[in-house]
Amino acid sequence: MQNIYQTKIYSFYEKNKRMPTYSEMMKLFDFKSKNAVAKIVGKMILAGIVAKDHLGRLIPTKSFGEVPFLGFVTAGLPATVDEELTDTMNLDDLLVGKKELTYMLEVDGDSMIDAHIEKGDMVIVEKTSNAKDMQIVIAEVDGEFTMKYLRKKGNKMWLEPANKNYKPIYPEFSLNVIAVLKAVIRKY
Amino acid sequence: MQNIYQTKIYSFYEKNKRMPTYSEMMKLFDFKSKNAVAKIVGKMILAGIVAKDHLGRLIPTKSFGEVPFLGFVTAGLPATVDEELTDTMNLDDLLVGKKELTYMLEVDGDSMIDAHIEKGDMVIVEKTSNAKDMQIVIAEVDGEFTMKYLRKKGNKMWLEPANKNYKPIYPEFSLNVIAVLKAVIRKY
DNA sequence: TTTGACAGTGAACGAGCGTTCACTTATACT
DNA sequence: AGTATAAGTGAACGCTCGTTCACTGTCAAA
Repeated sequence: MQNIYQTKIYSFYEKNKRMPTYSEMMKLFDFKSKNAVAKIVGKMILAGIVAKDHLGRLIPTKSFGEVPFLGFVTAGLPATVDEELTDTMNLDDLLVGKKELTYMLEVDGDSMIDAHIEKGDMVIVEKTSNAKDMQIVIAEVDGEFTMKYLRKKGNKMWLEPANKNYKPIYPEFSLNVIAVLKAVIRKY
Repeated sequence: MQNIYQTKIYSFYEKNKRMPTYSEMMKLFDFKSKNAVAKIVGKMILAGIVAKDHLGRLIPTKSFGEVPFLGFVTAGLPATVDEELTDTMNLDDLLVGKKELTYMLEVDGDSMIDAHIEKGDMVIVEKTSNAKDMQIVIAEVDGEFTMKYLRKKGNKMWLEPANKNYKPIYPEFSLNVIAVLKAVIRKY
């Protein structure tokens, strides 16, 4: 199985953030001729494991650096995942829209618990001052930052927590939307 | 500002999964000499925006392709993020431990709602047959797949939902742990 | 107006790239 | 044993790489 080659190339890419050259693969695979590498690479290209540039340089295919997506949890995990048939998802593409406006924050407090956002969760937010009614936003109210539901009615704007123990926040002086919530991440 | 060059290089990297060559940057930046590029790249290296290989090839620095991490939500977002001072997090590194054992599934049903895992959430799981008491697992009970809390007492094993409307599941014939939950992702 | 720094041009260079060809060694089938 | 197929070697080739040098134009400070 040439899968070991794929693994080695992948590790190299993870470490160096670029694909190896033929000479580097030669050392990586413990060959003494670049041609041996060329033949193996040729097969990997046919198998769709890697692809090539217009410069002849190796580039990762889509399924590289991604996580297999197996559908719904009730369907379970197949014994062996035949790589051809499964979808894959790139976490960056999945979670990051406009890269330069995207930030990550850690949630502190339980005011959004009824929206199933707990203390310790990571949130991915996108900087913007435009948000719709009922979107979860990071906002600055009278000088303080907080994450809440944004409420709009006419030209009135206020914030609502997702926790019955807290009350809505009506701004005294100012309410500025800083960012909108795009994703929540919880690690176990 | 040379930030526009950085943006163009970054876009190229996103699209091609490798850094551009000097000739490619020449076209990208609309120069007529590679030397013009070389001088700009030299400055970007000094600024720590990019780095170089032993081959002279460009490689992205750590802060490339990552999301700035700004601490807690109560601290808010600074007006301008000075890139030196903020941590960044790579989503892959953050969420994927053992790559070859990691899979993604979509949650269907509300049996884990009290653990704040909703229908439609994505879960990242790691294939293993070992799990501890109270870990959330994907398991196969009597031929069906499900996600629940794993309970262990002595040599007894059963599953518990995080929803009072459902009852614990005691296996009739078999209970096999397939994978353990590593992370939950919710998109908005 | 002179001067110095800076940004960009254009041509040249050696090095390493991916590719190719002829050849040798191993593996497997008859 | 004999033979075809695959796997690996080693040297050569042309091409593009990143680098370097001398040079031109531009702009601002003196």
